[in-house]
Amino acid sequence: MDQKVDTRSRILDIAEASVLEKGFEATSIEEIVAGAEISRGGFFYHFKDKNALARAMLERYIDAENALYDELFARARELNDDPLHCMLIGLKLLAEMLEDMPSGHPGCVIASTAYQDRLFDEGVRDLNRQAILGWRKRFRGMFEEIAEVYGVKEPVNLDALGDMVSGVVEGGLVLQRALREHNNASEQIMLFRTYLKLLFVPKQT
Amino acid sequence: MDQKVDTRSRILDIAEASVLEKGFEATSIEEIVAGAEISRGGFFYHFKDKNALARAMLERYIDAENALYDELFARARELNDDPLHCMLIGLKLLAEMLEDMPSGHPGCVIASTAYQDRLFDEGVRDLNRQAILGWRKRFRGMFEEIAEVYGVKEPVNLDALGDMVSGVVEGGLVLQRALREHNNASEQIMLFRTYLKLLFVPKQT
DNA sequence: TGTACATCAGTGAACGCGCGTTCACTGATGTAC
DNA sequence: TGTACATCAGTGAACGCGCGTTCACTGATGTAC
Repeated sequence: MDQKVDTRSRILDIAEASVLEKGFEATSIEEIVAGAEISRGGFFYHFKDKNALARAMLERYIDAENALYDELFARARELNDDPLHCMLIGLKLLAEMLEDMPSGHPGCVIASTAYQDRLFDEGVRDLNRQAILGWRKRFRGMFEEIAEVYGVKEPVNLDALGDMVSGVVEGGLVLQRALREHNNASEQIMLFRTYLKLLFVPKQT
Repeated sequence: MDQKVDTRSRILDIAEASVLEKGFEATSIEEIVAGAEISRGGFFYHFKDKNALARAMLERYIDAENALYDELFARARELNDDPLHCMLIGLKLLAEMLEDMPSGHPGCVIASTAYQDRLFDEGVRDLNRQAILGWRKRFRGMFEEIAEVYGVKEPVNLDALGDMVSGVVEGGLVLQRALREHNNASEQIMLFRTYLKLLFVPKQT
């Protein structure tokens, strides 16, 4: 049982790293089993085919990302009860986490999948969609809380603003990969944070 | 001569569309030549190997994107001489252009390449890097002009702000692809525009 | 405590298919004299 | 105006290699009686 979990997540680790560097099609089962030190047959014991690998990889990534956001913003809420400050602290924690990764964040499995989606079945594509919709809902909810306490200096669509959190992260990771730099994503998050500080102003009652 | 140019760009058109949907590795020469109605040998008359196709595709994409930005912001400058308003108009034109694409912008070749960069040689990767650095320089220059005339409400790094234009576009396109919606990129650009309106304020002398 | 059987987590050889690439050839157009 | 040769823009058959997948088998561990 312990070995099973171990092998399975070793496969997923290796696959994820390779997919982010070369794409899904170019990630061969041969190289995965070589890295995980199992035989070809061993791979197919854990995943019925390559598409099942893609789905498992995405599911794991989305779960991890959601758990991270949960944790980050729960800590932020502990530090400050005001919804705007909670948001700002959470974003700062996210930026710091990205910056502290020794060789930079390797990129987002969702973006990679989105740019190769014809390779996958409808289920995988929907997983991707639901993940982004989930983040929209999460951040939209937080912005609604903020808007109850603060005024808005310019009218904005809160769904779009919620998407902007994901968009800024995704965009930052693309820049980071293309530029071969390490801190673009955290820098972009910090700029977005400044945006929020300018956008939301104390309500005058 | 005319036929040559025609076949070559037909190949590039088909390759680009396929790369954005499936990635570079999954784009086969077989399907390209079927689409372009030539034989396998005909492909290799135009490109010495598949890497040469990748490079030509990227070069063409970057040139087109630069030409588009040139044109958009030249028109914006015609409409308003003030550097901030020129920026705001240019971004609006960009957002409108993205929105007017009948089936949505298909995505960015640079992002796709960035997420598969181990497939390419150093030259291709550098092309990608230089393109983004070029946009950083372009937009940073525009923001410097703005900062000469306007004050800045919160301190920001102008390089990072320049990158944010590319980042917001890239991020918006990832959202758009993952969500299978059409207007996320233009929406994100409009939000960024609001950011700039809040950030730059008339200087009090 | 011993025996029989089932399940788990693989091994490793074999398969056929599709891929990128090469190459000898071709017919149309362009150029030199 | 006619002839010889060169270049352009391909054709289409052939190549070998690596890919995803299947399958018969195996040895270790778990469960029932």
